[in-house]
Amino acid sequence: MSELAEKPLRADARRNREKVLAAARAVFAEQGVDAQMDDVARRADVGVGTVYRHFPTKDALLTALTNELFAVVAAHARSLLELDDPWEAFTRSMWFGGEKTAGDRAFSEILAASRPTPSTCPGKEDLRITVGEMMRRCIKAGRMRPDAMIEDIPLLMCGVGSASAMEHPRPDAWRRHLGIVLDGLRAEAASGTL
Amino acid sequence: MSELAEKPLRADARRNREKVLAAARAVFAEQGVDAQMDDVARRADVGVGTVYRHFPTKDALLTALTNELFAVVAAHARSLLELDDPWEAFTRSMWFGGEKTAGDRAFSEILAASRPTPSTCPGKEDLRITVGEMMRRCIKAGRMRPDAMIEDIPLLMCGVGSASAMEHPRPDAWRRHLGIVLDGLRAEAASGTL
Amino acid sequence: MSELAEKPLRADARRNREKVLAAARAVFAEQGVDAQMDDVARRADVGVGTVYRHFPTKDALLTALTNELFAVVAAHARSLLELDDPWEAFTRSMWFGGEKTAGDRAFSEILAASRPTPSTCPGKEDLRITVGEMMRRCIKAGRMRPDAMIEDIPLLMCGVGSASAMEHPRPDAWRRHLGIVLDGLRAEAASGTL
Amino acid sequence: MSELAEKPLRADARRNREKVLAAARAVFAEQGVDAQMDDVARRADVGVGTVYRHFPTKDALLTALTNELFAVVAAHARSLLELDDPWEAFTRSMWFGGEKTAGDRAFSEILAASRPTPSTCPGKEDLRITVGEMMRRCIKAGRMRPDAMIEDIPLLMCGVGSASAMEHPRPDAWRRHLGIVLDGLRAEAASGTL
DNA sequence: TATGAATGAGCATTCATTCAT
DNA sequence: GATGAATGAATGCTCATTCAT
Repeated sequence: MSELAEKPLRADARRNREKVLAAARAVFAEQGVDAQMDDVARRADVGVGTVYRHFPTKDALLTALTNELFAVVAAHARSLLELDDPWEAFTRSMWFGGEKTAGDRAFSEILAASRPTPSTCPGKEDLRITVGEMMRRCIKAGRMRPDAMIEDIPLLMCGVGSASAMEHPRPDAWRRHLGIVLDGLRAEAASGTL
Repeated sequence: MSELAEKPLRADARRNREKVLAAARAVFAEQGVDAQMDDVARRADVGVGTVYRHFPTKDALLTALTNELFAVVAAHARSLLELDDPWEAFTRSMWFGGEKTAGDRAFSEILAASRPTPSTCPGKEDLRITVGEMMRRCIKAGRMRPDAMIEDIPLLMCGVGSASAMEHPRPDAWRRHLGIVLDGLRAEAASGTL
Repeated sequence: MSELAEKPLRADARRNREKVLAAARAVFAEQGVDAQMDDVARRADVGVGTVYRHFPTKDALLTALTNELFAVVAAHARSLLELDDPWEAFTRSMWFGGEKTAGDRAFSEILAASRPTPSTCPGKEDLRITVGEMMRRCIKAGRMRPDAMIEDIPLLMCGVGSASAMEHPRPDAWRRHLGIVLDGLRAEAASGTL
Repeated sequence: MSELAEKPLRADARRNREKVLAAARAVFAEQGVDAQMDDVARRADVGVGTVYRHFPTKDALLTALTNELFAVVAAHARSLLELDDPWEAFTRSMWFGGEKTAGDRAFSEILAASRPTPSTCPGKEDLRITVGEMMRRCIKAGRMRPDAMIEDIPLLMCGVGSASAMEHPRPDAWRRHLGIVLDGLRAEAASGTL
């Protein structure tokens, strides 16, 4: 509930942490997970050592970034849970997620590869629960195909992530993709059982 | 039918080439494009030099693998072009493609990243043309939403590629994904214009 | 006098840079241009990474070494330009150059191979100009054969470079070589036109 | 006197040996000692295996080439030993050697590096003896500076070898070089003792 | 505490040499 | 004997991480 053992962190340290995070966000979004730590440091205008002071490994930094993104999307979704129309809540959550995901190369790569999926990601778990609830309501309301599962969502989002890396005549390729996918999830769309 | 100018290649060389390709297929499918050439060699039970004799660079090997996969899928699709039912042809092509794609990490990564897409890949171009034609027929026949584009397909397949890398309660997660996507492409599914 | 835009470089970094340069000088002088970067690092008692931090490629390191040598010789020659006796100036420049060149395998190899001669070497150009001027003065003063050209000098120095690599009863073989060559350049020596 | 234990070698084998030698001569002359055995084989239009059948190692092939060149020059020199004018004999030997050396990158590199000089090279020894005798006669006749030594000759020839690799306004740079050097060896040229 | 220089395991690629066909 | 495919040690270079200043 409160920042338990989280040491306060001096003002300048916190500022540096933010600079690093912002830089990392930009660099990894542009270049993908293979971007170098040195590039992050350069972008943040700090030494690599500072990056490592705040994030012990490249992986930790990437995880922080991922967590953050999930948390933002999860928070947004949670706020939509109050809407009366479950389908509206679900789709708006998805569109918001798409907006955040599109064009973030690193996030897309991580999303597409989430191998052992260290569920140590609170935001992801939160999002999973929230969107899962939305889907349940949608299905109950007959707005979503009953065989849809929360686990299908990450797969559906993969295309969104890759969209910006691809050649596509339309600049907002990901919106087309998400549109098709959402239509495929409607109750009326089901042509059979998955 | 006959490989025109392609020098015959000694029997043992061809065998080794196949061993290398098979090993590469397995290794890259499992570990993604970051797998090492040494691993490919080890898996093929040959020296690295042999791998390099057949494929001048890692990139060339990956390209060969990719081309091959596209070629197989394209050939299959082309044979389905004769079906009377265009939707049947289209969906069967997609299912076949999914079958070949699912679980191939490297292919998925390449698919998802196809940055400048060097159209130097004949199979890909072929597939693009063939499936494009199928889509045109589907739309004409009122079976597919008229706003669908061939460029949407790669995005839709991204999820298929990543499926096996993900945690999913169902082992055939990619089939669920493809099912949803195909339903979203039906003419009846369109809830608006993309 | 002051290195204009050259960032100051931390004290330890400069020290290491010098260690690397010194080690490289020694290693390449001994083993020629085929010496390994690892050997340079080992000799400098640093990691390879450090060598690469200061010199992005092996070629850059070799170039730095070569530039440096040319610069030293050029500077020396330039200071001799003030001498009244042009032949004295010329020969002393040559002897100094020989002193620096003799026994440096890598330098000799580079000297002997200077294929496309990227004149991107300021010291070399400087030396060329300075010695060229000396030769002009020598010829004008009737001390050097009038058909001598500055372009002949590198050829004449090739033997100096290789001398130490050769078996020769006299340890200072290169001095004998240079002595003969300089005598051949005297005005009185010309037995005909080149 | 006769080819002692040298097995006769089948006609086609001998022909192949010659093809290999000719190809090696061309390839190494052009590209230097770093040329690849595969290139030699390709140029000779045989498999690498054939190259290795005739010459067990790259080094052996290079040695054969070098021996051959030395032998040719030595034979020519020996024939000139009969001339009455020793200086004429000496200089003509040198010019002939220059002619053979100029433009042969590999030979030049070997000449310039002859590190441990495996005197296992009969032609070289022969040349050494022959030219040494010529020099002795020249000195006795007062035509050559008395402090010249046979060991000085290889050094003097280094420049000839490198000449063609260099940028020089005159295409026959090596002739200029040799001219200067020979003038430096004349008795009259000696400005002091080496 | 911040900095950025140093580290070195890791990896793609080359090429002399061997050996099965 | 000839062939050229196979071998694998060797080598230049990268980049996540550590640590002296």
